[in-house]
Amino acid sequence: MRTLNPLYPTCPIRNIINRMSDKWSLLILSTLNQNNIMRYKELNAAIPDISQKMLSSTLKRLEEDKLINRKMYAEIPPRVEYSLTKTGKEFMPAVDMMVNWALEHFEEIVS
Amino acid sequence: MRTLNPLYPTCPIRNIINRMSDKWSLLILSTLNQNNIMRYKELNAAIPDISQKMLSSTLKRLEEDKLINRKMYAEIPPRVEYSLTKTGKEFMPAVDMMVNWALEHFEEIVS
DNA sequence: CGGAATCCTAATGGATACTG
DNA sequence: CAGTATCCATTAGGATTCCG
Repeated sequence: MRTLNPLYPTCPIRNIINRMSDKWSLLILSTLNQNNIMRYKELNAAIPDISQKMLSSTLKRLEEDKLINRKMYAEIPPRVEYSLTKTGKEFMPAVDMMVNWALEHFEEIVS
Repeated sequence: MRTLNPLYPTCPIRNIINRMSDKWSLLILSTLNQNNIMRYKELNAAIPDISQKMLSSTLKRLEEDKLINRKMYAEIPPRVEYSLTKTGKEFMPAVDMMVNWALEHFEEIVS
């Protein structure tokens, strides 16, 4: 069964939520949104506590999901640039809304 | 260090994102948002594939985070009603935005 | 430089049985 | 009815090493 009711496991909404519910995806998307184009190393510097493994695998998944572009230049040493796709950019207002809500209510929630 | 820069681990935004990045929180909040007040059993029926353990523990955490109210009646058999707090309700527009984006882009992403 | 491969640990979450 | 408690399997993710 495929339904639009998020209460059922096969729902697209749940599918999407599952993809975003990891430790790094939202953070990487936000970082790219602030900087437009970033190299692998710049992303790693901007998110200092992510491991290389998680940065690589999360970027790969976001690329497969068409939220980010990966552009590789045939140079030595290699250069790779990441940026948001159109779809990725369209997702950011929702992320920003979550972030703003988090800023407003943080004290209340953690206290 | 506590900063508002989400790129650092101590940031409130990351703290909040981590709390929402589990399997069931957003789904439970959405369900409560659609129904206003629900008993434990109704929630379980509405989300058929959640285990009792996860329903209980997620509800508990959401209550601790002041996103939902838990009202218990001293009856036998017991009755417990859950609903969104004011803070919880204010979070829902952001969730709805994510959901709408997911509906628009689902085919593109999973294909 | 931008990864991939491997190994390992910690955390998540499911199944089942039990309880006030 | 509304949960706990326990045990277990799976997965997420970190550290390290190596590669084109």
